[in-house]
Amino acid sequence: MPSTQPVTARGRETRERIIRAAAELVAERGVAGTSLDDVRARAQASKSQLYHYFADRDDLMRAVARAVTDDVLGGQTALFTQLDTVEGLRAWADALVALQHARRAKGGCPIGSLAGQLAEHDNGARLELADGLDRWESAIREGLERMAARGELRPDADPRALAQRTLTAVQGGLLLTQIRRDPNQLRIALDGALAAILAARTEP
Amino acid sequence: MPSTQPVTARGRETRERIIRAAAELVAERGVAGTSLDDVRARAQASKSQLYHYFADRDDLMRAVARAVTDDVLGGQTALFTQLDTVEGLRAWADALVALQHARRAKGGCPIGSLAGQLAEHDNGARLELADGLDRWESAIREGLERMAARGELRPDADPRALAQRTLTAVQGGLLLTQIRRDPNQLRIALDGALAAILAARTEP
DNA sequence: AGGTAAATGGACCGTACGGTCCAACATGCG
DNA sequence: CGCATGTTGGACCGTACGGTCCATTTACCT
Repeated sequence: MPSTQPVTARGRETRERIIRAAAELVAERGVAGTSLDDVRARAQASKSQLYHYFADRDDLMRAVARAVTDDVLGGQTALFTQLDTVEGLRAWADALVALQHARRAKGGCPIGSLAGQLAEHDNGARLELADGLDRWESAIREGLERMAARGELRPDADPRALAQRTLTAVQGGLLLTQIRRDPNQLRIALDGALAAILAARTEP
Repeated sequence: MPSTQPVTARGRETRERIIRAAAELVAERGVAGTSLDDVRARAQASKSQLYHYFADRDDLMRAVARAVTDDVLGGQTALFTQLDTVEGLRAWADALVALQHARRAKGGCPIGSLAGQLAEHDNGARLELADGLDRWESAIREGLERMAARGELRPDADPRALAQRTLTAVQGGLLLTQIRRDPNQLRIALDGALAAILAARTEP
């Protein structure tokens, strides 16, 4: 039995509630530490509702992966529009670091964290996360391309590579932040990525 | 009942066999996908042997984390000694990328992968992994410091930050490699890190 | 050789978990 | 209004799993 898409408004709310509850629990305890009964309880739903809207546990986790990527990306949309200026890039980086301070360096990147837990086990989830990273990288790349279009980047600068490296700095920096419980790790990593972008600007 | 250290050679072999089996299974199926019965079967051991040498499942996973970090670091010791030359750095980076090709971009970094699965669940495991990252970063930093001692780095260059950023490039690059199933992601990330080091050299 | 401690085999236990099933209830549509 | 379909409650099931226990065998030491 594949998962069913809700038809009524009530159904949509239920499905939504389940995903949200599952995402919260996964963030708190990890994929392995989250049982369907935990989800059921927090979502105030019944077992049949879970299996009405999701084929099985993996299907639910795939939906969680999608919701989490949407959340992570959604939380940055305002900052994404400013990624075509040095100040905008700085503001974006500062916000990421501030968030890690607020979270006391716990949890790392929700996307990266899920990657380690799902990528090798469920290919669908892997693709979902890959899509999230693509959107993230695209946002950075497009900012840099706008800078380039205004002639602020040297002709030999490669916005694609710069964006990819910035994203690896984010992910690597968050991993070190998480393991070392030190938000400064992300700060240092992002400083390096921004320095590379600064170095690619045209001489004034 | 805490874990017992083996006294006889036979005991040490058994403990070793259990850890190796567990590490293999964790690499193949992840922490959550590895049951103690799986470990028992592959290690050709009995249940009582598991609980003779390890307090519980978490204790075993902590030992796995240690073994895995030792493996990852051990596989690079030869390359670590050459990290004080540009060619040595290149060779090291090439080896990491080649390994990802061999693994068909699966699994990511064993340390980073375990981080996502263990860090938030078991603090002891987190510290074990943090220690592994520290040793890794130290190896890079010491290479750079040898370069600096020979006067090949500009006085304002910061070997600590350069090493940390290189490690984040490795980890971030491996994460993207894993999720996108594309070893080139690591290559691009490492190229960026090495470029930063090249830029910190003294002018010839 | 004999005694002590380590090491081992494996039966056993409780339960938490993913998943199934069906009857009851809501809801939209003609 | 009434039927069809979507939605919900929750009892139920099988088992896989982490963990316990004890009797037996093996190894080390004097």
